Amino acid sequence: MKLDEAKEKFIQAWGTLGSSWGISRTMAQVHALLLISPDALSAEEIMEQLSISRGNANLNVRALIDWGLVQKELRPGERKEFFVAEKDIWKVFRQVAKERRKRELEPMLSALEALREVEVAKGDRNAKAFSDTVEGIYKLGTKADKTLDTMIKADENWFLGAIMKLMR
Amino acid sequence: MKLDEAKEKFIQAWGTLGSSWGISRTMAQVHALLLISPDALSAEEIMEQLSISRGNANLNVRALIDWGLVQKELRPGERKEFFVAEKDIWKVFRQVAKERRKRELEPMLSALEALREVEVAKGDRNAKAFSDTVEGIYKLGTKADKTLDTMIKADENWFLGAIMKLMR
DNA sequence: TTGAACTTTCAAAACTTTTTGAAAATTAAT
DNA sequence: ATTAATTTTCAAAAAGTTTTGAAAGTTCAA
Repeated sequence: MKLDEAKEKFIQAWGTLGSSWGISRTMAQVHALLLISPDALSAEEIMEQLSISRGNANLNVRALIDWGLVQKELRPGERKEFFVAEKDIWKVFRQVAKERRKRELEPMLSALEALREVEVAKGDRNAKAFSDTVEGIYKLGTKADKTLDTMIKADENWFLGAIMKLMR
Repeated sequence: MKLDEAKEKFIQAWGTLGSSWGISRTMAQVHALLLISPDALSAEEIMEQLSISRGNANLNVRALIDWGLVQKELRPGERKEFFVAEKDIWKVFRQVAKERRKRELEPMLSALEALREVEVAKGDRNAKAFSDTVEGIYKLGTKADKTLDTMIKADENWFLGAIMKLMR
């Protein structure tokens, strides 16, 4: 397979994966493009390679920066901004875990805390089922939260080791 | 807090979480409703409680069945079908992991396999960066695949134990 | 300052996904 | 076989999301 064809396919695949994980297709494609670029790219280059508009490129690059997956690179004497992605895929994974934990898991846990305090008239089947479900999710969520915390803080080798253990 | 208010909030929260994970809001809400119902519900009851149309209820219930999260329940002498969700949240989690692995991870790995075979002219920076990225993702993906496989097959206690270890 | 080189914004357009509801299909009892 | 209860389908409508591109804003070198 030729490199250009392979690049194209990789960008498509990453975009598809992104959209089934609640990330916009284009954002994932910009990420893919930066992941396989040895050098930082300018807005122009991103627009051109993905055939997207300036506004769109700008929006998605900023979202990636916001997720901590991409950084601006300024070159002395150049007005233009260049963008470069974190290439270490384990770091990328950890960073995504960190952000999702903050954005989704923690708010969910706060919401559940409140719901645990619902008044339960004894003998009410509905209230019992409700409490049990909320409690179960809360417990699982709390465990996931602690696990992620440990994982995010750990350095790569620790994490690799833990995964190895998990795999028996 | 009153039970009805709490139910409402739970359904909303589950719907929101679902949509940031690529699951449609309504599908997650139907799931939430069934999770907190001690008894199986009919299509009518789902429509009514969530204020959605018959077609919509049918579509989403079937999607949940397809994901292995909900089952039909037939009552002798009743024409109507009733639906009941798996309540054990650990089982739910494992089932979702299983399905996503099949639907997303495996296809991604197949795609990457093909991309690993790209011809690399030596000394080509671009080709090098491409291969390194694909290789890195492929390795991580393979590890995740094995880990999920172990986890899915394991029984609840094994998994709890492993998570505990992970948490130090 | 000025103005050229760029980045950011945002309202409107395009596209995608979800929802509706009525018609068609299915089912089971009579 | 007929009917009435129920589920399923699907085309059209509504809602939601993403993209565009031109205008506004910013920055910096001269």
